[in-house]
Order: sequence, then C-alpha cells, then structure tokens
Amino acid sequence: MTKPAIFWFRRDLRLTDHPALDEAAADGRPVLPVFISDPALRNPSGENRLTFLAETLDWLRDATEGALVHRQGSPAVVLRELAAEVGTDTVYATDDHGPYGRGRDTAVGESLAAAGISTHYRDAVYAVPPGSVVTGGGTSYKVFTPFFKAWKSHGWLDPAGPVAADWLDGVTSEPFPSSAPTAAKLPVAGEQAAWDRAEWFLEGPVFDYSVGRDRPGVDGTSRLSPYLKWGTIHPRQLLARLGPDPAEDVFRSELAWREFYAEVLFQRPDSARASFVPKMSGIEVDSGPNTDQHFSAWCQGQTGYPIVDAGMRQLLAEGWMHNRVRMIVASFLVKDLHLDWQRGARWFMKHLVDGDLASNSHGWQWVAGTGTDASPYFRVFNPITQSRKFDPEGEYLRRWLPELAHLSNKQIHEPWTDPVGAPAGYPGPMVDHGKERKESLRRYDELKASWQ
DNA sequence: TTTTGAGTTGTTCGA
DNA sequence: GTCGAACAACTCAAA
Repeated sequence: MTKPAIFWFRRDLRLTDHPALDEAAADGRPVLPVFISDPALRNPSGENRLTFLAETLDWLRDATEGALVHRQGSPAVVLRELAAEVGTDTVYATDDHGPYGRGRDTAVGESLAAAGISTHYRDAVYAVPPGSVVTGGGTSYKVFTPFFKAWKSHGWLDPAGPVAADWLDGVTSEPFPSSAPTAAKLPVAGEQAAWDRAEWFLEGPVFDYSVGRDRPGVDGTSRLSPYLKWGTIHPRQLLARLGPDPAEDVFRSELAWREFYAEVLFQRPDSARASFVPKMSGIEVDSGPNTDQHFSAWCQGQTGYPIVDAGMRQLLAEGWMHNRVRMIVASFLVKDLHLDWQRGARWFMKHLVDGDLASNSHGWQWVAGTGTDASPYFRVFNPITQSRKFDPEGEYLRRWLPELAHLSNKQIHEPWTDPVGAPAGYPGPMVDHGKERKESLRRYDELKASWQ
C-alpha cells in the first residue's frame, strides 16, 4: 500500500498547472490536502483579505471533494500530527520566497526532518523564482527595465493542465475560517471565477491596456490581483496567453513589476518596512496634533480633492483601488500631507483584498522616492491635472462622489471653483496643493543639503 | 577598469 | 493651445 503524501497549500490555491501538487500526487499516491492558519503570521491580516481567503478555501474544499483539511497552529506541530495520523513521511509544498515564509519553511523542514519526515518545496508562486535573474556581474537588479529584459529571456515553464489527484479524505478538520460579510464588495473566489475574469480580459481589454489601464472610470485593468495573491491563477498561465501586441507587452510588464518587487524584497527583506535607500529615510515628516486629523481625512476620503477622495472611498467600498489612483492618493499623502509612506502602506494593507507586501511596500516607496528606481523627488502628482487627464468625463468621480455628480466636466475636478459655491456635504480642499508641492521640494533640498 | 547611456506612470514655465 | 526644456545629480548595468 502506497503511503500518502501531505500537500500543504499556502499561496497556491488552485488545481491546474500545479507542479508541486503534481509531484505530491505522482504514481497514484493518495494526497492529503491541508491549509494551516498560522497564528504567528500577521499577514494575511485585514478583513477583506481574510474573507476572500476564506471564500477561496471554501472553493478549494469543494474542488477537492471535501478532502481539504484546515488546522490552526504552528505548521511544524500541525504537520507532524497529521503525518502521524495518516502514516506518512513526506510533505510537499510550493516554495515561498517571502520574508516570513523563508524562515518558516526552513524551520519547518528542520523540525520535520528530526521526526523523520521529508519536506519538498517545489516551484514558486512567481513565473521566475526570486534569486534566479541576475545581472552580468552576478548581482540582483535594482532597475526595472534591464530586469524586465533579463526576466523575459530567462523564461518560465509552460503551464500544465489540471492535476489528477487521489484525495485522501476522512481526516478530521477544524472548522474553516468563516467568510463573514465585509463592508466591502469583494470579487467571487475560486479558480472558475478567476478564469472567467482572465478570459474576459485577455480576449478584449488587454489590447487597449496601454491606454485603458490608466482610466479609472473604465473597466480596463485585469483585476486579477486578488487571484494572483493566493495563487488561484499562476502568472505563467497568463504569460502563456500573451502575444506580441505592444499593449500585451505592457500587461506583461505589469506582471514583471510584481516579480521585480518580489525579487527586491527577497534580496532586502527589511525594505518591506524601511526605506530601500537608507539615506532617504531622513526626509522630514509632519508630526504633532494635526497629523492624525490629516491622516484620518485621507483615510476617509475627505481631503476635498475629488480624485483622492474617490480613490479612498473605492478602497473602503471594494477593498481595491485602480492603480493610477493608488499613485495619486499615495503622492497626496506623502507630498501634500508630508506623512510617512509607511502609514499609508499600512492603511492599504489593512483594506486591500489584493494586498501584497512586496508590491505594496515598493509601490509606496516608488512614490515616496525612497525605493529602487524610484520616482525622482521633483515628480509630484498634481491631483487636479491627473484627474482631468485620466478621468476627463468625471465618470470615476461621479461614481464614488455622488454629491459632486451634478457638476460639469470642467468643474468636477476642482469643485471649489463652482460659481454656485462649494457643494453641500463636500469639504473644501484641506491643503493648497501648490504650496505643499513647494514645501515637499524644500524638504528634499534640505535632506540633500544634510548629506554634504 | 572605465566609460557610456539610460532610468514606469510628472509638472511647470516660458516661448 | 502646444511644445520643449528644466527640474538634479546619481546610480545602475552593460559594453
């Protein structure tokens, strides 16, 4: 009788194109699928992400014909118990290159080895595993464009088909995490829903992506990030579907950005929370009684700048924000309100259904000018110019700010200019952008002077 | 080793 | 209104 194998699901919650699961299921060996809620893992935190995870696990349990087991506790302890219960000495999992996952997996591997159980970490949650794309000099890339070129020429596996597994059922499970209704309206979980969206995107919007991705009023982005987060879709499955069209290459580059930032975090785990460029951390940030009030106005979408408020309200309503608007609201927090990028990054992680540590931290650092290949410090987004340029008809603004819906396309981007007076129930601009832009530039000058 | 070209997403100002 | 220059060095990656 073949001994079963345990398959430990983490950020690979799918049943097609799954090399690690394939290996666990090889030779007709029965597979016990398990998901472990690890109390030491603060991430995933955030109600929206936890709910989406819970729904994804519901889908996975059905898809494994009820065999999926959920346990809470330290993975090393849980896996030893399960191995003893089902009489096996092998555990398979997809490799995790995140700052927490690496340490955890090494410790779990050692702990299980001491109990005579072997662990097999295979594949990666990225098309190209972090650590495998290096410069001619053998160092890791810090600039995106050469990384993108090298990443493409490195290449990735062709996606494989559905996994045929003989699930080992009847093993006791603890109750699954409950998917309590959230304030935010979240996407439908599971592999079918993910592919419904992917097919829709790949058959149409991807060909307009170079323009459509910048239009928050238009459904022109893939919105696949929550599925990529949990591995419900693997990036190589999307990459395999992309052709040579320039707009497709722009989408390919977005997938590469995700991998670039995973690589950067792999090389520099500290950069999740601290400046990638240490000397940039000396920038003057505001402190004092007004900062909490400012931060709160930003969080709640009450800054008086419509494009900023629309974005922040979309975040609360959907647990998601259009990428163009993420940049605008981030720039506003850092360069108009002069607050720490970390504070904004934490708020994003609290609410984003797709919150990914690497992309989030480094996206914020790009805006703040503290990261790899960061935006030059003098690049300060003007919330009015951006709004006019990317939401010219005010579609996005009207969707999220119904109190401004009656304003003309010209006035809606800066409602305080309405001759009738500011609309009732909508705040005036909390700061003067022109003034704060200059203040931001002054602080960077001061920082540079301090390096002399 | 040295040199060279380049670097996601912008804004403002003045001609 | 449109266009190009300036913003400012600095670091990276490859030749």
